[in-house]
Amino acid sequence: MDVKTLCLGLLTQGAASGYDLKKRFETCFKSFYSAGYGSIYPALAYLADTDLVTCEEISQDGRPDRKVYRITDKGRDYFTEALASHQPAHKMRSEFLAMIFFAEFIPPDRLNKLIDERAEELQQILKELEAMSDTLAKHPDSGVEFVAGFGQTITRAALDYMQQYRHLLTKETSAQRQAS
Amino acid sequence: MDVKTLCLGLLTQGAASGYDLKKRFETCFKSFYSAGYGSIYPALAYLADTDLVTCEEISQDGRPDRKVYRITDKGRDYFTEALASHQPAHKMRSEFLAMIFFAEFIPPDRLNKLIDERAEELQQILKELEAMSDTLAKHPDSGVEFVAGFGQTITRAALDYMQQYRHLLTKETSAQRQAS
DNA sequence: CATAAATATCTCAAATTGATATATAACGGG
DNA sequence: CCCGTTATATATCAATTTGAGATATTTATG
Repeated sequence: MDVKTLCLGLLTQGAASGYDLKKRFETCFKSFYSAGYGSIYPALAYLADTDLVTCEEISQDGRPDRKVYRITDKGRDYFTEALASHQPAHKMRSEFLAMIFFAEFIPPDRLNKLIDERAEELQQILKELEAMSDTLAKHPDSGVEFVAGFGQTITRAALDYMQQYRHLLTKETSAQRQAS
Repeated sequence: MDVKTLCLGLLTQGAASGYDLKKRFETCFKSFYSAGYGSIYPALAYLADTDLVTCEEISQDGRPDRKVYRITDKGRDYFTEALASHQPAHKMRSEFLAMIFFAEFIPPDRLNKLIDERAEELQQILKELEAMSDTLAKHPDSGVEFVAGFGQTITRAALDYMQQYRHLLTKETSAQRQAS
């Protein structure tokens, strides 16, 4: 499931420009899949090349042309087939956890700041996921519902854990006591 | 926190070859940060170039030379400084959740298989994290402890959620009933 | 009235992935 | 004893992705 395929997937929800698609990534996939313009625009160019989407250029005065992409029947087939056959990978890169792993090299103040900042990020994500669940009352969709609930559960678990166990990190070690 | 910096970090735990380092990534950072040879070997070459590590080539009969890397004082300083100043990013790419998001395009059998397989992966990760916690009894380290506990908490939350709410996905929708 | 944010596309160097190539030893099953 | 698999060990490379920046205008906001 590369950015190409997911652009196709998001286009099943309706025609969109690259700019729009970026926003859909941010609202729908926030918390578990990110994509920047650097991958979205080349993806759309490729999809148009291979007739999985069509591109309608709408000229606007002043700004660059707005290019609206629409999924084709071939594209829909391709997407369904991708969902049916692709083996999903799970990749994560948490620099936060990587740094905390080396907590013994980090002064307590800095550790507290790192945790507080990460907690704030998670609170933000939680808020957005809750907003997503609210929207669903009007447009029910089991997949979206499951994913939004999943995100909320995980995020709450992360927040709880951090608050409950942060003291583990800032308790002075014998090494740190000697240094001070 | 790129692979370069984390190689340096792992080398604070003792000298290692690229091959060893890969295994350390897999045991220590499993579940939250992965790195392949394709990034580790270039990283080590760069670190050696900039005197953050030294490289000792140990010739072995038959196999290629084993190159053992050791962190230098300069490297240790660089790493501590990186931990002190770097803003940690959190990136995740869950193709699993991305696919589930589009559950309405996926037949129930396939959905069940996807969930079962993901659950198995999570069980496996959980087992490894628990093994990590056990090891800690002998070599206590607050950072490692926190991270291992964090992973366990999140993983259990994910597994629980999946089992509790998977029925949301495989309940037939009106669209699917019509198709059959 | 200035200035920040939103709209909109695109490029590019750098980092990373994932697969592959190379070569040997060790281990277990048939 | 042979065969396949796993472990040891390094390295390269195309494809993908990131993250930042270039460009240019309109629309809010203070």
